[in-house]
Amino acid sequence: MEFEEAKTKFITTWGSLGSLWGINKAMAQIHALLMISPEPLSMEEIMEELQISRGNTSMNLRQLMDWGIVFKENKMGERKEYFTSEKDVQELARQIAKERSRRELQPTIKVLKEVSNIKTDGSKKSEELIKQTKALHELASTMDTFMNKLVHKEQNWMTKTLLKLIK
Amino acid sequence: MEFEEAKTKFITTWGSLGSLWGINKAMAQIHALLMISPEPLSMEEIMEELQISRGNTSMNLRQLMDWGIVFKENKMGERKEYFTSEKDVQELARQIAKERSRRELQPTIKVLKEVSNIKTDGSKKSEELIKQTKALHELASTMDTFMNKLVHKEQNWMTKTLLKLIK
DNA sequence: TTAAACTTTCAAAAAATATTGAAAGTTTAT
DNA sequence: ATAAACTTTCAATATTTTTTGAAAGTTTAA
Repeated sequence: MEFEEAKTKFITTWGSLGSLWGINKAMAQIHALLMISPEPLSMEEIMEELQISRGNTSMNLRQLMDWGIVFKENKMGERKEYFTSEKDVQELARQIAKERSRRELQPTIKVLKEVSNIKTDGSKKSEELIKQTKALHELASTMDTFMNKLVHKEQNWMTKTLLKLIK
Repeated sequence: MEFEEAKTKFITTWGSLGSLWGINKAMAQIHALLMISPEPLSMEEIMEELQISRGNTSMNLRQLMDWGIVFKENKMGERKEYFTSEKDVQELARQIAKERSRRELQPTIKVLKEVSNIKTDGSKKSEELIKQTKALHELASTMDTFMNKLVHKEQNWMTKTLLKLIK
């Protein structure tokens, strides 16, 4: 496999992986492209490379910036805006963990807490609802705490810890 | 909040959470319903409760069984099939970790390995592609190993370990 | 202030995904 | 063998999500 094929394969794979965890294909592909680009890219270059429209590029770049994994960069003396991604994969993982906790886990935990706190009417059904949502609440909270620890630890903590665990 | 409201809220929330990580709404709602149902439910009952068609119910139940988190159950002397979910949340988490590893992580790892093994043509671009995909490969492998450990450990290991870690 | 160079927005179109429902399939009882 | 009771399949339809592209917006330079 030579460079162009490998590049395409990486971008394509990353793109479809993305759609599996809730970010769309274009967004994941833009991220993949920036991830392996040694230099910042302009909107024009991204559109060209991925064959997507200007509007699409603009909106998805914005979302990637909201996720905190892509940044604007200005080249001296140039009007055009350039974009780079977070290149450190540890930092990338940390940022994703942080955002997913905020967007998905925390709202779910809130609902589980509310639901599990209803008072039982004594029926088997309501007992089961309470029991199961309590258990899910506990599980989700544990995971959230874990992810938040990830976010705040120093460089490399994750790999070290995970490797230690699996021994 | 009383029982019916709580139940609806739980099913709805679980449904939209599901769609955020790649399983569809109906599938997640069926799972939620079974999760809090003290008794196994028939297809008829599921259709009725969630207001979805027979075909939809049938297909999604099958998928849930493929994920290993819903089971068929036969009541003595009854022709109809009944369904229950895995009720133990630890086991649920374990099963989901296992399936996600198999379906998403492992194929991605395979591609990352291939791509990161191309030989450089000396250009900055190909150096960067190799460097970044190697780093992602390492990260993804670490996570996969971690998830696989989860899957094979005894009851409760996850919570204990995570709690220990975050101290 | 004007205009060129660029980016963003958003309604419409396209594409992808989920859902329906009726026909086909299966199993069990008689 | 037949029919009743059930489940599965799948082409058609509906819904949701993504993408487009042109108009509106913004910034900079002269």
